[in-house]
Amino acid sequence: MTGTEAPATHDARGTGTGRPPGRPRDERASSAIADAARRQLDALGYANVSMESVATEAGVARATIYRRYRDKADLITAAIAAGSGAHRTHAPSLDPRADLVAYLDAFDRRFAEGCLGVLGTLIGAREDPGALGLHRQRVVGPRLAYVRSLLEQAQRLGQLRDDADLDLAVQMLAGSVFTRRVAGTAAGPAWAERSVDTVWKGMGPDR
Amino acid sequence: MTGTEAPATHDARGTGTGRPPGRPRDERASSAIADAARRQLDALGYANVSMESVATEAGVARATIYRRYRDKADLITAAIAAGSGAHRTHAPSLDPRADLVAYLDAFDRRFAEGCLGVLGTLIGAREDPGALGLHRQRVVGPRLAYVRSLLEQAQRLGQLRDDADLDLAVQMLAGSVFTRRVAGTAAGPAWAERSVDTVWKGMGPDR
DNA sequence: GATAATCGATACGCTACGTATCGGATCGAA
DNA sequence: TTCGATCCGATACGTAGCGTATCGATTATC
Repeated sequence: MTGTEAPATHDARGTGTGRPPGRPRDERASSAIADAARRQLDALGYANVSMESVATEAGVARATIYRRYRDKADLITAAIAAGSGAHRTHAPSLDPRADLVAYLDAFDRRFAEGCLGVLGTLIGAREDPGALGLHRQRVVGPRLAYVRSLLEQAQRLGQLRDDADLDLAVQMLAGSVFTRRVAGTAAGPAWAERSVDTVWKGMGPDR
Repeated sequence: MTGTEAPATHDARGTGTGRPPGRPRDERASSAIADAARRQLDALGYANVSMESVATEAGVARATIYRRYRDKADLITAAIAAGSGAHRTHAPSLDPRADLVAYLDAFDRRFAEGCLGVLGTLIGAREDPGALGLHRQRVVGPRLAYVRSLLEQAQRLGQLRDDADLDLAVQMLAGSVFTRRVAGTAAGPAWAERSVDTVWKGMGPDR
C-alpha cells in the first residue's frame, strides 16, 4: 500500500477507541455527500461545484457538510482522493518496466476520465493554498511515489544505473502525460512503451 | 517571431483604419491595467486577483477595465499572453542541444512566474472551453513548436535517430517541468541538462 | 457647437462561502 | 427515565467578488 490517503480531516471523531458521546453521524449522509461531490466535480469542474449544489444533490443541509469538511477545498480533495483511491489496478510483478508501462497507461486514462483532470482547477484555486496542498498530499504524491518505487526496483535489478536521477525520471514519465493534456495533442502510438524505453536507454547501464 | 499573440479581444476599437469617433481611450490607463494585472497575477495567483484590486492598483475605475476586457478571464489571459510574449530570449546557435537546455530553464522560470495558475484555471475551465483553446494556440503551441524545431535540428545533425519520436521527446522534456510544478517538488541539480541528456541517450544513435 | 465615446464614481443584483442559531432527533451514561 | 452531548434540517447573517447599469464630467472629431 502506498499511503492511507486519509479521509476527511476536519473532525477527529472516531479517532479514539471509545465511541464519542452524542448522536452519531448519519453514515448515509456521509456517503451521499461524498458521492455527490465526486459526481459534480467530474461533471462541472472545481469552480462550478458549490456547497449548495452538493448538499441539494445529497439531500442534506449545508451545515451537515461543514460538520464533516472544513471547507470546500477539504471536501473536493477528499472526494478526489476517494474516487481515485484504487489507483493501482495491476498486481505487482517482477518486471518493473512492464508495470511501469501499464501504470502510465492507466494514469493517462484516469486523467482523461476527469479524476485527475480537475488537477487544473485545483492548481488555479490558489485562493486556498490548502486545496493544491491537500491534493498533492492525497493524490499526486502517492502516485508519483509509486512510479518511483517501480524505478527503484528496476535500479536494484540493474536495469537502471546506480547514479540515475530517479526523481527526474518520474518527472519525465508522468510529464509526458501532463504535456499532452495541457497542449491538447493526441497520443502517439505506444507512447507509454516509448516513454519508458527512452528512460531505460537514457538511464540504463552503458552498453 | 512566433505569432502575434494578439492583445485584448473584447473591443475591436482601433481595428479599422479611421479613428473612431468619441473620446479616445487613455493609453496610460490601458498599460496601467495590464501592468497591475500581470503583477498581481504573479504575486497572488489567479483566484486572488480581483477586478477591484487591479483597478485600485492601476488607479482606475472598475468600469474602465470592463471597457477593455470582457471579463476576468479575458483580462488575465491577455496579461499572460502579453507578459510571456518574448519567450525566445536566446539567439539560435548551431548547438540545438545547448539551446534546448537554456530554453527549458527559461521555460521553467516562466512557469514559476505565474503561468501555472492561469494554465490550471484554463484546463479546468469547462465553462468557457474557448479560453483554453486560445491559450493553447497563443502560448502553449508556439513554445512546444520551438522545442520541437530544436529537436528537428538535432535530428538533422545526426544527434538523434531518424526514427526518434520527436513529439514524445517534446512531451517528456516539457513534462519534467509540468510534473515538478504540479507536485510542488524542488528541481534537482542541473535538471535541464539531465533531461536533455536522457533524451539524447534514449533517442540518440546506437553506439 | 454637436456628437460620441471615454473617464471616475457609485449603486445594484447575483452567486457563493463560511458562520451562527434554532427546535427536533438520537445516541450513551447516570 | 432523565440528562447531556451531538447530529440533523432549516434558516438567517455577514462578507466577498463578479458583471451590469447609470450618472455627470471630460476629451476628442466633425
